[in-house]
Amino acid sequence: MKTKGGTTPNALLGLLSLRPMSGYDIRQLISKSIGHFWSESYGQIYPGLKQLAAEGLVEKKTERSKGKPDRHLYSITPDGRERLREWLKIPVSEEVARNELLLKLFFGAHVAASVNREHVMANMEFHQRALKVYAAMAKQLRLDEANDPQLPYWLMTLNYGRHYSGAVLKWCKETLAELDAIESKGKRRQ
Amino acid sequence: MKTKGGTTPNALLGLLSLRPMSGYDIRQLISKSIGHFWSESYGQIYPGLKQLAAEGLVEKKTERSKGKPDRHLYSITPDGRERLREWLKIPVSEEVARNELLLKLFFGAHVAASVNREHVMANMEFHQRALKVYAAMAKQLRLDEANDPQLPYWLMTLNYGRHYSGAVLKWCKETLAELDAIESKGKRRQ
DNA sequence: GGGTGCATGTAATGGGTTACATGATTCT
DNA sequence: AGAATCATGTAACCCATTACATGCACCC
Repeated sequence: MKTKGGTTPNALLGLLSLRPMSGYDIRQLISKSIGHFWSESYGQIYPGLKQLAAEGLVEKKTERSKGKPDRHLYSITPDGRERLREWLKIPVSEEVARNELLLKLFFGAHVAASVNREHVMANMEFHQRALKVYAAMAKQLRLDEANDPQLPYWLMTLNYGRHYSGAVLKWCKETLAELDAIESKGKRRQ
Repeated sequence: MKTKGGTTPNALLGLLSLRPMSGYDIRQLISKSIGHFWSESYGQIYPGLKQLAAEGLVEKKTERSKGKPDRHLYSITPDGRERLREWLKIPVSEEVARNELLLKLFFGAHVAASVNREHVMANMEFHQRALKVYAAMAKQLRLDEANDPQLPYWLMTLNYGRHYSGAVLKWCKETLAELDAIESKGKRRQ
């Protein structure tokens, strides 16, 4: 039973299950919805849509408009919905985490503590911003999509971000304190 | 000012800064040290070492032994150490998170709540195991490497795992409760 | 005039895993 | 007898980003 990878086409099907869209629309929507845990570039999206159309999982309609380039609107077919449901049932494949911050920190003793502190601070700021974004998104969603049956699921992904960024923030603070301690120890010895 | 990627060779340099090793050794060590936030396959390691040797950042010595294949021992050179330090100073490049669990959950309304619960439970078990591993590793490290000046840095990376997995666990529990609520709501309507 | 947004797509390139190929030793 | 471990390496393949190519409209 091979899963054959191919998460991208399934992600595209998922997004098109919300409403018909062009490749361009999809890119825009990603950054406003699943952008904090998923991304797709045009180099994946356009060929992906073509492939899905060839398999009959989406339907393409061309909208002509003066001035602007043609819009290629894709909508999901019943077969596409079925394929999406099948994929949703497959167990999540465990992904290998790759965290460059931790990699650098693991070898951090080779450089001054201040260097490591910079890295950690940058991370801290990133997650502080993220927390604000999640809060704003959750508020907006609850207003705009109050009646959508999918709302609870969307909020779950935001809640994940909240927990995750919160935990990293806490770790950052602990780590900064630890780095300070290392630095003052180093100074005392000089 | 281009960073030109290439995290793999730097990771290799970092590991070789601990002690001289063969490609095989490196793979083994990774799973016992940085395995929970970094991974390299042989297909990366062997060509990577070759490349580093060509640049004079590591030195290769061949150890012959009967029966077993030759061991190619690599040790880091002073140039290699300098290169490593340089890399450690470069700001961490923000990585695009890709979380398949969240992607599936985002579209979770298309399938039964029980399907999503399965995914979340699998994740929960993963992080429960992870927490135990981190605790064991921290204990072991404190015993074995009590005098190593790098110990605090190694513990920081473990502490990250502790915070991270702890947060995800908490989220899993909340999410499972939410999914149960969704399911019983669905049943009530039937 | 120049930047930004709309809109599509391809090609080059990079990064990484998996499968393959080889072969002896040691453990079960 | 067969599996696992030791040990090295290459080739094929997949996945993904970036750069390139095109071109109009609108705003400053």
